[in-house]
Amino acid sequence: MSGVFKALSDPTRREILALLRDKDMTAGEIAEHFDISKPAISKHLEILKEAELVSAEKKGLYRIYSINLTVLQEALSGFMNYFEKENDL
Amino acid sequence: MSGVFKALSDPTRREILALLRDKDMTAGEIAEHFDISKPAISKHLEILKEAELVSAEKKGLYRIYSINLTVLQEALSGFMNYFEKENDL
DNA sequence: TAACTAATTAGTTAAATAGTTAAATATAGA
DNA sequence: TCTATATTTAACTATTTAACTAATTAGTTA
Repeated sequence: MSGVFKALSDPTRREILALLRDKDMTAGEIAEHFDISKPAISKHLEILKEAELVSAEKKGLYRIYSINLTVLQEALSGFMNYFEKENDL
Repeated sequence: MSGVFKALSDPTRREILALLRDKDMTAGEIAEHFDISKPAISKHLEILKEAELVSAEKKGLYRIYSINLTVLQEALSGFMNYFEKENDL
């Protein structure tokens, strides 16, 4: 949970998730969308992976990244539910 | 939006929000729930205020903090909606 | 006004973060 | 096997963050 919010706190990482929403992409394809170095993107991807917001599949020379929509949605909706007015009052 | 996720990325700040979910509190009351200094709490409150997740009302010697549930819910549900499978596909 | 209290601001420090370049790893293909 | 390519890891740097203590601000009350 903490990992999810930490991961989402960076705009580059949120943008990576937005890219992956549309289609799975290799690390290189993702990096092309940004002005920062590939190693920097690689690190962002690792943080997203640790938060389980994305998964990576090795395919030959490439790593194909995909978003874990379920994890994202359940983490955020779980947190939000706690703040619904109806809860435990 | 960026401010909201930044604000939510710190566990102390999320816990402050959880406290304020139950009732409005003064800065001092909030601080009592934590093992860190009052100035540290004050700074966390400022960050939450900048993100508009809480508001403060001056009441005599005290500042009474309250959570802005609407801002929290709309920020998170707005973000989540973007990732709903049904969207723009 | 003086003394007291609640909270914030200022200044410092240590740790974490996000970026860089260079080197290492792993796979593909000639 | 050699070379090229995709990606990650390592080492380093600059910036930001979260904490602390001390000082300040603002309001209350004797």
